[in-house]
Order: sequence, then C-alpha cells, then structure tokens
Amino acid sequence: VYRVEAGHVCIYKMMPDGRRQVIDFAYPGDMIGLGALGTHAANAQATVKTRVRYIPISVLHEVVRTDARLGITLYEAVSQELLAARELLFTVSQRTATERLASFLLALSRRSERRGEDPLEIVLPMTRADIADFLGLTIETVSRTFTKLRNEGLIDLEQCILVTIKDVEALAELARGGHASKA
Amino acid sequence: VYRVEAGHVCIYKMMPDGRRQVIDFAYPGDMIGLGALGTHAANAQATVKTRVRYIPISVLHEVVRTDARLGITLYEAVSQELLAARELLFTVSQRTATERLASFLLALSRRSERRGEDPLEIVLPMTRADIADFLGLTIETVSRTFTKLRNEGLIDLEQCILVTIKDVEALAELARGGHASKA
DNA sequence: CGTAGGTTTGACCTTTTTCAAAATTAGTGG
DNA sequence: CCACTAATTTTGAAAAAGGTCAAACCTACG
Repeated sequence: VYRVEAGHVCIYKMMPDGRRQVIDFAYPGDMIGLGALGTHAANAQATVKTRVRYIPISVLHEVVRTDARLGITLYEAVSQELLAARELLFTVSQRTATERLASFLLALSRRSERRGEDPLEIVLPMTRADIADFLGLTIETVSRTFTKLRNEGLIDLEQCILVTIKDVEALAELARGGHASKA
Repeated sequence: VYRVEAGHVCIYKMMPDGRRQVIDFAYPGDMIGLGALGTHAANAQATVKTRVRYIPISVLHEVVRTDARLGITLYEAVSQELLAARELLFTVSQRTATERLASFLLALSRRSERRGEDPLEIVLPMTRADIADFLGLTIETVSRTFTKLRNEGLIDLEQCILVTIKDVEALAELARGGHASKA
C-alpha cells in the first residue's frame, strides 16, 4: 500500500494481449492499492515527478488488531473505492464518448474544488492514452471529442494540457445524458 | 446487508434518465450490499422466487468490535467485490460483444463449478435485458451474439434459458481476445 | 536545429445501435 | 387442457458511433 505525497500516478491493469485498463488517477493524499490484499493486482506509473510513501500491509494488519474502529475505517475506504469503480463502470458501459469525457472533466473539476483549487481550470497530468484507457475509448476518439467540446464552446484547450471549462451547466447536462442546448 | 438464501437476485443501479447498470448477479450464499455503507446505493430485484435473510449493519459493526479479525474478513470481502467490479470494468470497457458474452458465460460456468454443479450446463435465471445492462450492450446485440455462438458450434441454446457449453477452450480463447479457431 | 513522442485530423471501415416486425415463450382464464 | 393475450426473444435492414490506418502537426528536448 502506498500513499502519494506529491505528483500524480496512473493506476492500471495490463492484459496479456496488451490491452490496458486504467483504473484510477491518484493525486497527493490518495492511497494506492488498498483493495489489493495479497495479490499485486495492478501496476502504477507516475506521469510527472512523484513522491510516494510506502506502508507495508503488515503494518495495516497490526493497526487494525490494535483498534477495531480502524478496521471499519479501512472497510469504508475500500467501499468508497468500490463505489468509484461502479460509477466508472456505469460511465464506460452506458455512455457515449462525449458523455464519458464530459463526466471525466466534471469529476476532475470536482476533485479540484475539493482540493481548494479553481474548479474551472483543470490541468491534465495524464496523456491522451491514459484517458483513453480509462474511459474505454481510443486516443483518436478522445482527441476528437476534446475538439468537439471546444468547437461547441463548452471548454477551452491550451497545449493539450490545460482545460478551461466555459459552460459547466452544459457539460453537466451532457454527462447526465441530455443533449447540449448550444449549437 | 442481505444474504441470499434461495433463488437469484439481480443487483443494479438506476440512472435518472432510465439507463440501468446491472452490477452483479447474486446466488444463494452470496452477500448483497456489503459495499454500501450508509447510503443505499443500489437496487435489487429477484428474478425467480427468492428468499433472503436481512442482517442489520449495526450487527456487523458490533461483530467487528468484538473481533478485529472479522474486520479484516469484512475488508477482504469488499476487496473481493472491488476486484470483481474492476474485472467487469475491463470486460465492458475493452472487449467486443462476443468477447463479453464469452467471458460472461465462462464466469457463470466457473461459478457453477464452484457450487459443485455441472460447469457445462448453465441455467440463465436472468433475462436478456439483465445481461445486456450487465455487459453494456443492447438486448438485440446480446441475442444476436448468442445466436452467433450457437451457429459457430460453441454453445447450445434451449428455450433461451439453458446454455450448454460445447467448446470451453474456444470460448476461453474468445474471452481472452483471440479469434476462435472454428469457422 | 533536428529528432522523438505525443496529439490532431482525415478517410474509410467495422461494430453496434436503432427502429421495426416476426417468432417464441409464459401466463391466464375458459 | 387448450386457447388467447402479454411479454420476451429473435431476426432484419438501415443508421450512427467509434475504431483503424495513415499522415500532418505540435512541443519539448537534446
């Protein structure tokens, strides 16, 4: 189990045939590998300079034995991850490419807000390939969809890395599955 | 939290726009709602006559306070669900319709085997709609894919409910993403 | 300045969805 | 037990979404 101190980490699973599923993106303060008891179920790769802190599982076990309430906390943390995984499952399973990207951007926006940053100025530390493998799309479709959102005036794009949300409401409407009102 | 005693339950999440994500199918002995601490995050619907046993969450908390090792057990159970959710995520996200159905049938087959039943004779207690919303496909595509697998000689279909696996290896090859060898 | 990696764009093709209708299955009352 | 109705499943044809292949375009870095 690790804890991200600085930077940004992309957590993914590789398949024998080369296909990849990105499971999550971890920001400073996030824990990695909580659900992977015993088996090392996933890989992780830093996308920028990153510092992590390692916490052996044995320590976790020890801590839980000392205080049962922490067992509950641990349980709640994994439950939270489970909830997120199912949310992503729904996004990938039932939504169109545009809806997926809109959801993704809104999730990043909410994350920024929670961290006390500007929720309308999103920095993307990950590559298009990471986003594609996260949302179950191809690089090309991700790129095209970014362009489409830009042309529709919902976002601004600078250097493929900085996204400015110009119309949160329309984006949210898209993510919800409705049709954007703007042309 | 519930425990299925008899029958079969379909666990799903409804979205405001009517879209539905089936999260899992529960068989006798399976627990439902483990990851849903506090918020009632999902619905469930019996597809056949079903009996469940209700276990209040407060009892769980009590038990954990009594014995910390059970906290670990609980944690492991949710981790297991997390693993399953991510496996499904991958299936839905990266695989074709045929591969998804093949994976699904193989998963059911393995489940049958674990339960000591014939792994090659699978009864489908759920409807095509349930399967479709589980795999992120439409009813029509599910039906067509069943037909395709039947025509290719990998399975037999009786009354839309009983599936006989005729070529496990080819099915597994499909689920892995390879091309079936048979015409 | 030139190269390498990542991104965008274009044209075409495959897969899946959509809409519509036929066929099967299940349930109900005679 | 059989006929009738409702629901589910299967099949068909057309349309749309996304994928694939290929090339051009940045951007950062040496």
